[in-house]
Amino acid sequence: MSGSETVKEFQVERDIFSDYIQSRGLRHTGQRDLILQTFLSTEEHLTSEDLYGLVSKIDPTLGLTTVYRTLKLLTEAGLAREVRFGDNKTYYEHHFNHEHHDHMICTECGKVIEFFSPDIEALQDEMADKFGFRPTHHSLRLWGLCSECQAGNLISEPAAPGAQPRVRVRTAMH
Amino acid sequence: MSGSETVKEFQVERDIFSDYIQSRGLRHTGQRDLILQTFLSTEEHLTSEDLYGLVSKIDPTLGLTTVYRTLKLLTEAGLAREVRFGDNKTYYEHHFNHEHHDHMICTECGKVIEFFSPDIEALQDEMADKFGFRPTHHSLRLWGLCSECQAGNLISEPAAPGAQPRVRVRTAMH
DNA sequence: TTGATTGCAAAGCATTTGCATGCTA
DNA sequence: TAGCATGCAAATGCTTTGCAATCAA
Repeated sequence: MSGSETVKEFQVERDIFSDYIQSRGLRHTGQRDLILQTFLSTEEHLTSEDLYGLVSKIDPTLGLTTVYRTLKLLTEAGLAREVRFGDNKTYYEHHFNHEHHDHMICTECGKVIEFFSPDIEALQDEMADKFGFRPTHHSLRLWGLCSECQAGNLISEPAAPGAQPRVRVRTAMH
Repeated sequence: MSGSETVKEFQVERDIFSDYIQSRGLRHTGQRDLILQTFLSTEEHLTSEDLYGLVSKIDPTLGLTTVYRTLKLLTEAGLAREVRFGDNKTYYEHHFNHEHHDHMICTECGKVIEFFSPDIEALQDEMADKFGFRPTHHSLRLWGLCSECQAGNLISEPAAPGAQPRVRVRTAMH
């Protein structure tokens, strides 16, 4: 939007990260900046390994360990959220300024559909209330077949787990 | 109930396992029997390691690997269900003749509350429908503080993860 | 200067696999 | 007897940790 060549994108997120770093007495580094930028530049669900693949193209000296540590940091800062889809890997998605949502995971092609239902949320709170339970966060996941895979079900053979790219389907929510 | 000394308990489950074994061309073994019996004799959420600890007391020669393999088998046979509570371990719970339910996990004491809401289930199906998604199974977990830990929150120090026994709270459902 | 950060290698941890031996059908 | 099951050890895959060198404040 601005004509400046300076990277101005994700300024809000960068400020949040900056504040978090200062509040904890930590330090700004080029690696952390690059990892944050790269993380914010994609809308995919990424593992540390995935993100490492991306940042490596820009800075090949950056280590996988640093990505692990920084994604943890981003999560603590409220910028990222950990998600698991059942393949024993930790994925990260944007958290700041992203509405809470749940996931449907296609067990055939690996596609992930994000959805949100205020009614379900309300009922969850209601249930928690019944048990005097005060929820801090939750996770709802549905596994099954997406519409495409239901259609092609008789023809296609099952994909090897992880062989397909994990597609993030953005949807009109609510 | 019967006066016989013979183990007659869990006969239905044993038959199911037996049928499953035969249908797949597998074999009955003392190890599998013992593991099934022991699994059914407790109402806890158990890891393979946990169950290994229990069966070892009866048959110290039985290997951890066999427990892993047998719990997988029981899951395929529909007698067990895998659950995860966020500590990167796979827990198993009874599945046959146990109604589907979801979990609230206390992040302070590790207590697990089982609950079921037909309304939530219905809304989930409704959401899935909207996306042409055909769900096969799902998982809903709420993390937070149970009523006891809310009360004692100011006094008690956080328990070391895994230090507390994982309590299974049975509740009136619906 | 001081202590946080990094990257590498090694360790951890839950789980799986290879393989020789044992046992069920 | 054939081949499934077992148990051990080793391998795996993801993630964390120890540590010496580096770098931000």
